[in-house]
Amino acid sequence: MFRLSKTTDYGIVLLATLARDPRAEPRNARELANSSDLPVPMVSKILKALARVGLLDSQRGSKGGYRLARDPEDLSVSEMIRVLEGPVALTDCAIAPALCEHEKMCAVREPWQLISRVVEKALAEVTLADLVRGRPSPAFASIVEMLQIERSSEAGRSPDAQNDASNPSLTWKN
Amino acid sequence: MFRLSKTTDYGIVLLATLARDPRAEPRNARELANSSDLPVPMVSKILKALARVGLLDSQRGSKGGYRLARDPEDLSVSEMIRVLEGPVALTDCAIAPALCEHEKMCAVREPWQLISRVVEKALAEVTLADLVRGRPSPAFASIVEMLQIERSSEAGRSPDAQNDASNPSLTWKN
DNA sequence: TATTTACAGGACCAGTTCGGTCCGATATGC
DNA sequence: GCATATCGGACCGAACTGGTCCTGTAAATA
Repeated sequence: MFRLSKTTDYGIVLLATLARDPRAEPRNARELANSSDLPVPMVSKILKALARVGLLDSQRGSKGGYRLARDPEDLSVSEMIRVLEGPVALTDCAIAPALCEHEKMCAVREPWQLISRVVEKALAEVTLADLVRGRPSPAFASIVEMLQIERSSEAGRSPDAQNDASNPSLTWKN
Repeated sequence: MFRLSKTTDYGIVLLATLARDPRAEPRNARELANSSDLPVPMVSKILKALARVGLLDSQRGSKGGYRLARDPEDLSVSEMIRVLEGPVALTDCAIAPALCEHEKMCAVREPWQLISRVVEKALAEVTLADLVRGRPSPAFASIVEMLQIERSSEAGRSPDAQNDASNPSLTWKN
Protein backbone atom coordinates (compact mmCIF):
# COMPACT_ATOMS: atom_id res chain seq x y z
CA MET A 1 0.00 0.00 0.00
CA PHE A 2 2.72 2.40 -0.94
CA ARG A 3 4.38 2.42 2.44
CA LEU A 4 7.95 1.85 3.42
CA SER A 5 8.36 -1.58 4.99
CA LYS A 6 8.87 -1.67 8.75
CA THR A 7 12.39 -2.91 8.14
CA THR A 8 13.23 0.25 6.24
CA ASP A 9 11.34 2.45 8.63
CA TYR A 10 13.10 1.02 11.67
CA GLY A 11 16.40 0.93 9.84
CA ILE A 12 16.30 4.66 9.23
CA VAL A 13 15.31 5.29 12.83
CA LEU A 14 18.32 3.24 13.94
CA LEU A 15 20.66 5.07 11.62
CA ALA A 16 19.33 8.34 12.97
CA THR A 17 19.82 7.13 16.53
CA LEU A 18 23.42 6.29 15.75
CA ALA A 19 23.99 9.58 14.00
CA ARG A 20 22.39 11.60 16.76
CA ASP A 21 25.21 11.10 19.22
CA PRO A 22 28.41 10.03 17.56
CA ARG A 23 30.70 8.03 19.83
CA ALA A 24 34.00 6.31 19.35
CA GLU A 25 32.93 2.96 20.82
CA PRO A 26 30.44 0.78 18.94
CA ARG A 27 26.91 0.30 20.28
CA ASN A 28 25.28 -3.09 20.48
CA ALA A 29 21.87 -4.22 19.33
CA ARG A 30 20.31 -4.24 22.79
CA GLU A 31 21.41 -0.72 23.57
CA LEU A 32 20.15 0.58 20.22
CA ALA A 33 16.85 -1.24 20.64
CA ASN A 34 16.37 0.39 24.00
CA SER A 35 17.14 3.90 22.85
CA SER A 36 14.84 3.49 19.86
CA ASP A 37 12.02 1.71 21.70
CA LEU A 38 12.04 -1.21 19.26
CA PRO A 39 12.09 -5.01 19.83
CA VAL A 40 15.63 -6.37 20.20
CA PRO A 41 15.43 -9.32 17.76
CA MET A 42 14.04 -7.11 15.03
CA VAL A 43 16.69 -4.49 15.65
CA SER A 44 19.38 -7.12 15.58
CA LYS A 45 18.11 -8.41 12.25
CA ILE A 46 18.00 -4.95 10.72
CA LEU A 47 21.44 -4.00 12.01
CA LYS A 48 22.83 -7.14 10.41
CA ALA A 49 21.27 -6.12 7.11
CA LEU A 50 22.62 -2.59 7.40
CA ALA A 51 26.10 -3.94 8.10
CA ARG A 52 25.87 -6.35 5.19
CA VAL A 53 25.11 -3.56 2.73
CA GLY A 54 27.88 -1.42 4.14
CA LEU A 55 25.98 1.34 5.91
CA LEU A 56 27.26 0.14 9.30
CA ASP A 57 30.57 -1.25 10.46
CA SER A 58 30.17 -4.15 12.84
CA GLN A 59 32.57 -5.34 15.48
CA ARG A 60 32.24 -8.75 17.04
CA GLY A 61 33.06 -9.94 20.49
CA SER A 62 32.89 -8.26 23.82
CA LYS A 63 32.61 -4.48 23.60
CA GLY A 64 31.52 -5.04 20.04
CA GLY A 65 28.59 -3.44 18.31
CA TYR A 66 27.76 -1.23 15.36
CA ARG A 67 29.08 2.07 14.13
CA LEU A 68 28.06 4.31 11.24
CA ALA A 69 30.23 3.52 8.26
CA ARG A 70 29.45 6.74 6.42
CA ASP A 71 29.35 10.44 7.08
CA PRO A 72 25.69 11.33 7.77
CA GLU A 73 26.08 14.24 5.37
CA ASP A 74 26.77 11.79 2.58
CA LEU A 75 23.95 9.35 3.21
CA SER A 76 20.63 10.27 1.66
CA VAL A 77 17.18 8.94 2.45
CA SER A 78 17.02 7.80 -1.14
CA GLU A 79 20.09 5.63 -0.67
CA MET A 80 18.89 4.23 2.66
CA ILE A 81 15.65 3.17 1.01
CA ARG A 82 17.48 1.75 -1.97
CA VAL A 83 19.76 -0.51 0.06
CA LEU A 84 16.98 -1.59 2.43
CA GLU A 85 14.26 -2.33 -0.09
CA GLY A 86 15.44 -1.83 -3.61
CA PRO A 87 15.36 0.91 -6.20
CA VAL A 88 13.04 3.85 -5.65
CA ALA A 89 10.47 3.38 -8.40
CA LEU A 90 6.72 3.46 -8.30
CA THR A 91 6.30 0.76 -10.92
CA ASP A 92 8.38 -2.14 -12.17
CA CYS A 93 8.70 -0.63 -15.60
CA ALA A 94 10.33 2.42 -14.05
CA ILE A 95 13.27 0.26 -12.93
CA ALA A 96 13.91 -1.50 -16.20
CA PRO A 97 11.50 -1.46 -19.13
CA ALA A 98 12.13 -5.12 -19.80
CA LEU A 99 10.52 -6.07 -16.50
CA CYS A 100 7.11 -5.26 -17.88
CA GLU A 101 5.69 -7.49 -20.59
CA HIS A 102 3.04 -4.95 -21.47
CA GLU A 103 5.48 -2.22 -22.41
CA LYS A 104 4.56 -2.21 -26.05
CA MET A 105 1.01 -1.09 -25.53
CA CYS A 106 1.47 0.66 -22.22
CA ALA A 107 0.49 4.29 -22.41
CA VAL A 108 1.96 5.34 -19.12
CA ARG A 109 5.46 3.86 -18.97
CA GLU A 110 7.35 7.04 -19.68
CA PRO A 111 5.39 9.16 -17.23
CA TRP A 112 6.09 6.63 -14.49
CA GLN A 113 9.77 6.66 -15.22
CA LEU A 114 9.91 10.43 -14.92
CA ILE A 115 7.68 10.55 -11.86
CA SER A 116 9.79 7.91 -10.14
CA ARG A 117 12.89 9.89 -10.83
CA VAL A 118 11.34 13.01 -9.39
CA VAL A 119 10.47 11.16 -6.19
CA GLU A 120 13.92 9.64 -6.08
CA LYS A 121 15.61 13.01 -6.52
CA ALA A 122 13.48 14.59 -3.84
CA LEU A 123 14.46 11.81 -1.44
CA ALA A 124 18.07 12.27 -2.45
CA GLU A 125 17.92 15.83 -1.17
CA VAL A 126 17.41 14.65 2.40
CA THR A 127 20.46 13.31 4.21
CA LEU A 128 20.78 11.46 7.46
CA ALA A 129 22.41 14.59 8.82
CA ASP A 130 19.31 16.59 7.88
CA LEU A 131 17.10 14.15 9.75
CA VAL A 132 19.21 14.47 12.87
CA ARG A 133 19.74 18.20 12.59
CA GLY A 134 16.03 18.93 12.87
CA ARG A 135 15.66 20.94 9.69
CA PRO A 136 15.75 20.17 5.98
CA SER A 137 18.56 21.18 3.68
CA PRO A 138 18.10 24.42 1.73
CA ALA A 139 17.66 22.33 -1.41
CA PHE A 140 14.81 20.34 0.07
CA ALA A 141 13.32 23.41 1.65
CA SER A 142 13.16 25.09 -1.71
CA ILE A 143 11.33 22.09 -3.17
CA VAL A 144 8.83 22.38 -0.34
CA GLU A 145 8.46 26.06 -0.96
CA MET A 146 8.03 25.59 -4.66
CA LEU A 147 5.32 22.99 -4.27
CA GLN A 148 3.42 25.12 -1.81
CA ILE A 149 3.58 28.10 -4.12
CA GLU A 150 2.48 25.98 -7.01
CA ARG A 151 -0.44 24.69 -5.01
CA SER A 152 -1.66 28.00 -3.65
CA SER A 153 -1.03 29.89 -6.86
CA GLU A 154 -4.74 30.42 -7.43
CA ALA A 155 -4.83 32.30 -4.14
CA GLY A 156 -3.28 35.20 -5.97
CA ARG A 157 0.37 35.32 -4.93
CA SER A 158 -0.21 36.14 -1.32
CA PRO A 159 2.80 37.91 0.19
CA ASP A 160 4.35 35.02 2.11
CA ALA A 161 7.80 36.40 1.48
CA GLN A 162 8.78 36.26 5.12
CA ASN A 163 8.79 32.46 4.87
CA ASP A 164 11.58 32.41 2.33
CA ALA A 165 12.68 29.03 0.98
CA SER A 166 16.32 29.93 1.37
CA ASN A 167 15.80 30.63 5.04
CA PRO A 168 17.87 27.90 6.70
CA SER A 169 15.85 28.06 9.90
CA LEU A 170 12.90 26.32 8.29
CA THR A 171 12.04 23.30 10.42
CA TRP A 172 10.62 19.94 9.42
CA LYS A 173 7.26 20.79 10.89
CA ASN A 174 4.77 22.07 8.38
CA MET B 1 9.03 -2.83 -1.49
CA PHE B 2 7.91 0.70 -2.14
CA ARG B 3 6.04 -0.10 -5.32
CA LEU B 4 2.52 0.68 -6.32
CA SER B 5 0.39 -2.45 -6.10
CA LYS B 6 -0.54 -4.08 -9.38
CA THR B 7 -4.13 -3.09 -8.74
CA THR B 8 -3.17 0.57 -8.69
CA ASP B 9 -0.77 0.20 -11.57
CA TYR B 10 -3.33 -1.53 -13.77
CA GLY B 11 -6.05 0.81 -12.58
CA ILE B 12 -4.17 3.85 -13.81
CA VAL B 13 -3.43 2.14 -17.12
CA LEU B 14 -7.14 1.45 -17.50
CA LEU B 15 -8.09 5.01 -16.69
CA ALA B 16 -5.56 6.17 -19.25
CA THR B 17 -6.97 3.78 -21.82
CA LEU B 18 -10.42 5.17 -21.23
CA ALA B 19 -9.20 8.75 -21.36
CA ARG B 20 -7.19 8.19 -24.51
CA ASP B 21 -10.17 7.92 -26.78
CA PRO B 22 -13.31 9.37 -25.28
CA ARG B 23 -16.51 7.83 -26.60
CA ALA B 24 -20.15 8.25 -25.82
CA GLU B 25 -20.90 4.56 -25.34
CA PRO B 26 -19.50 2.72 -22.31
CA ARG B 27 -16.78 0.09 -22.76
CA ASN B 28 -16.93 -3.26 -21.07
CA ALA B 29 -14.29 -5.12 -19.11
CA ARG B 30 -13.32 -7.49 -21.90
CA GLU B 31 -12.79 -4.73 -24.39
CA LEU B 32 -10.71 -2.70 -21.94
CA ALA B 33 -8.68 -5.76 -20.99
CA ASN B 34 -7.89 -6.38 -24.63
CA SER B 35 -6.84 -2.85 -25.43
CA SER B 36 -4.65 -2.76 -22.32
CA ASP B 37 -3.24 -6.28 -22.69
CA LEU B 38 -4.26 -7.25 -19.17
CA PRO B 39 -6.09 -10.33 -17.81
CA VAL B 40 -9.87 -9.94 -17.99
CA PRO B 41 -10.77 -11.09 -14.44
CA MET B 42 -8.24 -8.74 -12.89
CA VAL B 43 -9.45 -5.87 -15.05
CA SER B 44 -13.01 -6.60 -14.09
CA LYS B 45 -12.13 -6.53 -10.42
CA ILE B 46 -10.27 -3.26 -10.75
CA LEU B 47 -13.03 -1.62 -12.78
CA LYS B 48 -15.48 -2.54 -10.05
CA ALA B 49 -13.25 -0.90 -7.50
CA LEU B 50 -12.87 2.22 -9.63
CA ALA B 51 -16.64 2.43 -10.04
CA ARG B 52 -17.21 1.95 -6.33
CA VAL B 53 -14.97 4.88 -5.44
CA GLY B 54 -16.56 7.04 -8.08
CA LEU B 55 -13.83 7.40 -10.67
CA LEU B 56 -15.90 5.46 -13.20
CA ASP B 57 -19.58 5.38 -13.99
CA SER B 58 -20.83 1.87 -14.60
CA GLN B 59 -23.76 0.84 -16.66
CA ARG B 60 -25.28 -2.60 -16.29
CA GLY B 61 -27.00 -4.78 -18.78
CA SER B 62 -26.45 -5.31 -22.44
CA LYS B 63 -24.32 -2.60 -24.07
CA GLY B 64 -23.25 -1.72 -20.57
CA GLY B 65 -19.74 -0.97 -19.44
CA TYR B 66 -17.66 1.73 -17.85
CA ARG B 67 -17.15 5.40 -18.56
CA LEU B 68 -14.90 8.01 -16.99
CA ALA B 69 -16.83 9.85 -14.31
CA ARG B 70 -14.43 12.76 -14.15
CA ASP B 71 -12.71 15.18 -16.46
CA PRO B 72 -9.16 13.82 -17.00
CA GLU B 73 -7.86 17.33 -16.34
CA ASP B 74 -9.27 17.17 -12.83
CA LEU B 75 -7.99 13.74 -11.85
CA SER B 76 -4.46 13.64 -10.48
CA VAL B 77 -2.16 10.67 -10.07
CA SER B 78 -2.11 11.47 -6.39
CA GLU B 79 -5.87 11.04 -6.19
CA MET B 80 -5.86 7.85 -8.25
CA ILE B 81 -3.32 6.34 -5.88
CA ARG B 82 -5.24 7.56 -2.85
CA VAL B 83 -8.52 5.95 -3.84
CA LEU B 84 -6.88 2.73 -5.02
CA GLU B 85 -4.54 2.12 -2.11
CA GLY B 86 -4.92 4.70 0.57
CA PRO B 87 -3.24 7.93 1.56
CA VAL B 88 0.09 8.78 -0.02
CA ALA B 89 2.48 8.55 2.92
CA LEU B 90 5.79 6.80 3.28
CA THR B 91 5.25 5.82 6.91
CA ASP B 92 2.23 5.22 9.11
CA CYS B 93 3.11 8.13 11.34
CA ALA B 94 2.89 10.42 8.33
CA ILE B 95 -0.82 9.65 8.01
CA ALA B 96 -1.77 10.14 11.63
CA PRO B 97 0.76 10.45 14.44
CA ALA B 98 -1.41 8.33 16.71
CA LEU B 99 -0.84 5.31 14.48
CA CYS B 100 2.72 4.99 15.71
CA GLU B 101 3.31 3.95 19.29
CA HIS B 102 6.92 5.06 19.18
CA GLU B 103 6.15 8.66 18.39
CA LYS B 104 7.45 9.99 21.65
CA MET B 105 11.03 8.93 21.10
CA CYS B 106 10.97 8.88 17.33
CA ALA B 107 13.52 11.24 15.87
CA VAL B 108 12.29 11.13 12.33
CA ARG B 109 8.53 11.58 12.47
CA GLU B 110 8.41 15.17 11.36
CA PRO B 111 10.79 14.68 8.44
CA TRP B 112 8.65 11.82 7.19
CA GLN B 113 5.52 13.91 7.37
CA LEU B 114 7.10 16.64 5.29
CA ILE B 115 8.71 14.23 2.84
CA SER B 116 5.42 12.43 2.34
CA ARG B 117 3.70 15.69 1.61
CA VAL B 118 6.33 16.60 -0.93
CA VAL B 119 5.81 13.30 -2.73
CA GLU B 120 2.07 13.73 -2.55
CA LYS B 121 2.23 17.24 -3.99
CA ALA B 122 4.49 16.16 -6.80
CA LEU B 123 2.02 13.41 -7.70
CA ALA B 124 -0.80 15.90 -7.51
CA GLU B 125 0.85 17.87 -10.31
CA VAL B 126 0.29 15.06 -12.79
CA THR B 127 -3.22 14.61 -14.13
CA LEU B 128 -4.75 11.82 -16.13
CA ALA B 129 -4.90 14.27 -19.01
CA ASP B 130 -1.13 14.78 -18.75
CA LEU B 131 -0.54 11.04 -18.92
CA VAL B 132 -2.62 10.75 -22.06
CA ARG B 133 -1.33 13.92 -23.66
CA GLY B 134 2.23 12.64 -23.79
CA ARG B 135 3.88 15.48 -21.91
CA PRO B 136 3.88 16.72 -18.34
CA SER B 137 2.18 19.87 -17.18
CA PRO B 138 4.31 23.01 -16.96
CA ALA B 139 4.11 22.75 -13.17
CA PHE B 140 5.50 19.23 -13.14
CA ALA B 141 8.06 20.08 -15.79
CA SER B 142 9.38 22.87 -13.64
CA ILE B 143 9.76 20.48 -10.72
CA VAL B 144 11.75 18.20 -12.99
CA GLU B 145 13.85 21.08 -14.15
CA MET B 146 14.46 22.29 -10.63
CA LEU B 147 15.61 18.93 -9.39
CA GLN B 148 17.97 18.51 -12.28
CA ILE B 149 19.44 21.94 -11.72
CA GLU B 150 19.74 21.26 -8.04
CA ARG B 151 21.55 18.03 -8.75
CA SER B 152 24.02 19.35 -11.26
CA SER B 153 24.58 22.63 -9.44
CA GLU B 154 28.18 21.74 -8.67
CA ALA B 155 28.80 21.63 -12.42
CA GLY B 156 28.89 25.40 -12.30
CA ARG B 157 25.55 26.61 -13.66
CA SER B 158 26.04 25.29 -17.14
CA PRO B 159 23.98 27.27 -19.65
CA ASP B 160 21.14 24.82 -20.22
CA ALA B 161 18.78 27.65 -20.84
CA GLN B 162 17.52 26.25 -24.11
CA ASN B 163 15.83 23.48 -22.13
CA ASP B 164 13.59 25.88 -20.29
CA ALA B 165 11.20 24.42 -17.71
CA SER B 166 8.34 26.51 -18.97
CA ASN B 167 8.77 25.03 -22.42
CA PRO B 168 5.52 23.10 -22.88
CA SER B 169 7.00 20.78 -25.51
CA LEU B 170 8.99 18.89 -22.89
CA THR B 171 8.08 15.23 -23.21
CA TRP B 172 7.87 12.50 -20.55
CA LYS B 173 11.02 10.89 -21.83
CA ASN B 174 14.14 11.87 -19.96
C1' DT C 1 43.88 -20.61 27.69
C1' DA C 2 39.16 -20.34 29.21
C1' DT C 3 35.31 -17.57 29.53
C1' DT C 4 32.28 -14.20 28.32
C1' DT C 5 30.28 -11.09 25.23
C1' DA C 6 28.20 -9.97 20.99
C1' DC C 7 27.70 -10.25 15.96
C1' DA C 8 26.83 -13.42 11.59
C1' DG C 9 24.00 -16.24 9.24
C1' DG C 10 20.69 -18.99 9.05
C1' DA C 11 16.08 -21.46 9.64
C1' DC C 12 11.64 -20.89 10.97
C1' DC C 13 6.78 -19.32 11.71
C1' DA C 14 2.32 -17.05 11.98
C1' DG C 15 -0.36 -13.50 9.98
C1' DT C 16 -1.48 -10.70 6.34
C1' DT C 17 -1.63 -9.05 1.83
C1' DC C 18 -1.75 -9.79 -3.09
C1' DG C 19 -2.80 -11.44 -7.47
C1' DG C 20 -6.16 -13.99 -9.45
C1' DT C 21 -10.68 -16.86 -10.04
C1' DC C 22 -15.46 -17.85 -9.78
C1' DC C 23 -20.41 -17.52 -9.02
C1' DG C 24 -25.09 -15.92 -7.93
C1' DA C 25 -27.88 -11.72 -7.98
C1' DT C 26 -29.42 -8.01 -10.45
C1' DA C 27 -30.14 -4.53 -13.86
C1' DT C 28 -30.57 -3.28 -18.75
C1' DG C 29 -31.66 -3.53 -23.68
C1' DC C 30 -33.83 -5.97 -27.36
C1' DG D 1 -38.93 -12.89 -21.51
C1' DC D 2 -34.37 -13.62 -22.73
C1' DA D 3 -29.69 -12.60 -23.51
C1' DT D 4 -26.21 -9.73 -21.96
C1' DA D 5 -23.14 -7.70 -18.74
C1' DT D 6 -22.06 -5.58 -14.46
C1' DC D 7 -22.27 -5.94 -9.21
C1' DG D 8 -20.92 -7.75 -5.00
C1' DG D 9 -18.79 -10.88 -2.56
C1' DA D 10 -16.68 -15.31 -1.47
C1' DC D 11 -12.78 -17.76 -2.21
C1' DC D 12 -7.92 -19.55 -2.95
C1' DG D 13 -2.90 -20.18 -3.24
C1' DA D 14 1.33 -17.93 -3.12
C1' DA D 15 4.30 -14.55 -1.63
C1' DC D 16 5.77 -11.35 1.56
C1' DT D 17 6.19 -9.23 6.29
C1' DG D 18 7.14 -8.80 10.88
C1' DG D 19 9.08 -11.28 14.33
C1' DT D 20 11.65 -15.19 16.92
C1' DC D 21 15.24 -18.33 17.80
C1' DC D 22 19.44 -21.09 17.39
C1' DT D 23 24.19 -22.23 16.15
C1' DG D 24 28.67 -20.71 14.97
C1' DT D 25 32.39 -17.59 15.38
C1' DA D 26 35.18 -13.48 16.47
C1' DA D 27 37.10 -10.45 19.92
C1' DA D 28 38.32 -8.96 24.53
C1' DT D 29 39.46 -10.03 29.16
C1' DA D 30 40.84 -12.36 33.16
